[in-house]
Amino acid sequence: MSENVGRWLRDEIENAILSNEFAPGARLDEMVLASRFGVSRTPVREALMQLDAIGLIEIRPRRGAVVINPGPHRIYEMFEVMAELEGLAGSLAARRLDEDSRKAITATHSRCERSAGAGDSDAYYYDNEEFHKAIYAASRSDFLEEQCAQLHRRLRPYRRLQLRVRNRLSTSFSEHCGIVEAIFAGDGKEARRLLRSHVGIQGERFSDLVASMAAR
Amino acid sequence: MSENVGRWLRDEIENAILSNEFAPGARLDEMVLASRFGVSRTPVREALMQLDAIGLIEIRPRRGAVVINPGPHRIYEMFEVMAELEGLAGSLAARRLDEDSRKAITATHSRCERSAGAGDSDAYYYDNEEFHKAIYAASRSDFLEEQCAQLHRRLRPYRRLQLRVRNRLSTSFSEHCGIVEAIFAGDGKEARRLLRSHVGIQGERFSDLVASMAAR
DNA sequence: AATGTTAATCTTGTATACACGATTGTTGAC
DNA sequence: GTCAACAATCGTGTATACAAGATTAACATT
Repeated sequence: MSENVGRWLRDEIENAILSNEFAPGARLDEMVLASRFGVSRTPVREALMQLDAIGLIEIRPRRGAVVINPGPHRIYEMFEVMAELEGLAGSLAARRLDEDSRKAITATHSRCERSAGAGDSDAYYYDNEEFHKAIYAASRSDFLEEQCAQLHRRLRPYRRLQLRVRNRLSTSFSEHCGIVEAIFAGDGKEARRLLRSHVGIQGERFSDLVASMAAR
Repeated sequence: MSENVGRWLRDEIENAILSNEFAPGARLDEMVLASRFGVSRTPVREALMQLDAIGLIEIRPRRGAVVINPGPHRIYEMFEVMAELEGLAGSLAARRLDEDSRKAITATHSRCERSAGAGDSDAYYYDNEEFHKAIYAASRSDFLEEQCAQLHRRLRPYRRLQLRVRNRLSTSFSEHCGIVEAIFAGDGKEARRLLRSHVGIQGERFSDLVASMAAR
């Protein structure tokens, strides 16, 4: 448990939202949450305020908080921005790569290889996250790293859906290979280009997303 | 005044920070703020929580809130990300431009021309903001527009400093001309390239920034 | 039967009270 | 005179109480 209850609650509720326990559109009743976590309404309200500021929920004055329901189009927009930021991270990483970052990327990349080879989509989901985080860190831009991590977190549920699509695992991993190659070669332009197309949802991948969202 | 005191306070305190009334590093005492605005500590705390989530202040548990002091390097990183996002907005605007957006861009562009011609740096500061916002809107990506607006807001104080640099007004405006031309011509690549270099702080502009920061 | 109005209830918004950790100032020892 | 330990004070963290708007349900009217 974190230092103060408010932040702990923020993380707790955020995870519940991202893991779809609190589904989009669901109403978040302050008293229900308070009794569920065994605290008073005060820290619950503080947590909700923060989640509102992040953009995960919406607090309508005097009418309570609801989990935001993005809709396919907005999710597409979010991936579009994510692709851009990751592209920048990749291009900076290629330019600034040092020994530590190189090792970190290599390590997570091999873990992805293993889980992709085993066809273990849950393991790959986790390893993939670490791989991307390693690239953010390699950019050596703290602010960019934070922005990427935050958006990545917010897109987590949809990424998970995407991975369930047939053949996506091996496709994803082979794209990783190219990205690693470009970064290690110091080719910023190519790293940017590959990451942009790896992260973005172009063409059929958008309809895949819509389909998997509808499937729930 | 907004619907509830908490949000009103958030905006109020945010403005006070962005206008440098609460300088970086300043301590934000809950009781002082409460009595200043004539409310209790509760909505003050809620406002502070939100500002913390946005990244404008830092709340250290049990030790109060302070205004974040970014430092030149981090500001550079923020402009780097801003440049990337604006580049994306520009390239989308070029692809998707419609009549309304075209009009809006033209209108703000002429206002910039007037204030730049008059050498009125305060007026230009405001018109320039509207010009960039018009481009965000023209991107037709709500999420991108929000992200850009938020980061733009956060970088406001530094942008203002930059404009005070000698000749920056006319340089900035002539860059705008190129950007408008590229967007109206539907040349996304060029719009992206020009916006990136317009917004980013490359080379000597970084030392200008550092110098103007030190001057305060 | 449908709709508009009003009263009861429920939930959020704000204030206040209390608890506890952090900070600061004072006193005493070396 | 300097430093350490302890006490007092101050400010934050959480709970509870009270106020007020929103929702809902019942009732009357058309």
